[in-house]
Amino acid sequence: MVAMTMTEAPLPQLEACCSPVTREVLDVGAADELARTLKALADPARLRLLSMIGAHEDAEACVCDLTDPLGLSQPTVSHHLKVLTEAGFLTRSTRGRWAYYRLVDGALAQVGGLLAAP
Amino acid sequence: MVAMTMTEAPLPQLEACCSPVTREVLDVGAADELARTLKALADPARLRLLSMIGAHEDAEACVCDLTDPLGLSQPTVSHHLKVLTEAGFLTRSTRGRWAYYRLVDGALAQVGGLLAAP
DNA sequence: TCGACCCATCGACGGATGTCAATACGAGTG
DNA sequence: CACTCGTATTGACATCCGTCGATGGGTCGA
Repeated sequence: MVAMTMTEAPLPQLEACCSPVTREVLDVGAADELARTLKALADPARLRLLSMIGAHEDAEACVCDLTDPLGLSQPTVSHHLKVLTEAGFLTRSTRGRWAYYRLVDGALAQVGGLLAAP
Repeated sequence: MVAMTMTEAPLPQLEACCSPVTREVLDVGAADELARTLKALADPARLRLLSMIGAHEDAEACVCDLTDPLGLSQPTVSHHLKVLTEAGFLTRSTRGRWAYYRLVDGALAQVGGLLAAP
């Protein structure tokens, strides 16, 4: 880990494919990684989860805050949060009986930057 | 709609959700539209197709140019091109026996901008 | 007109995915 | 220690999705 504290890529899997989609032909590996990341975003429930967490107090929320507004069962919400966490968009931390999820700074922006090529 | 000829949104379905994901909570309709658009991108074959078309001569390519480099059957390539076209990322035009696909200017950038919120 | 070529559609198949009820797990609380 | 509470995991189910072979529909050249 380097001493670059500020602007490190939050999604290290995508480091290999830092050239935007339309700059040069994506090789199979880069396309697969980017597709895997986009698949994590390509679900309305998960998009709303990211949005709700970002709009929450301190950009942090526990599962119980999200289940009712989302209108899905608690296991389903836990499943979606796990997918987003494994994709690098959320971090999970437990305090007491609660599990708090927080947005990873810059993760969404990194993916957006890969699509919005100059 | 104003007389802004240059920078019109290429994906009109996403106009309703022009506020980035993390600005305020996405309503169900906006989340569904954005998820549908992202689903079209969340496939390695389709990402490579976009990349290959963008890197091609005149940013335009026919199916026969894409089938072999992609390593998929012709019907599968046609299917992916249709998905991308219906999502607003490609346009299709036929000349003679060939069907030419072209990138829609700014479509990828618009989606990227929705994710990379300021 | 006939055949060759390019492409789209159809039908089918296997695998991935979103969802829930039931259950298990761990941390506070009495 | 039981008991409750918040969460994760499991198992099952229906549905969607990517892929291919076969087929159909235009278009050009011989």
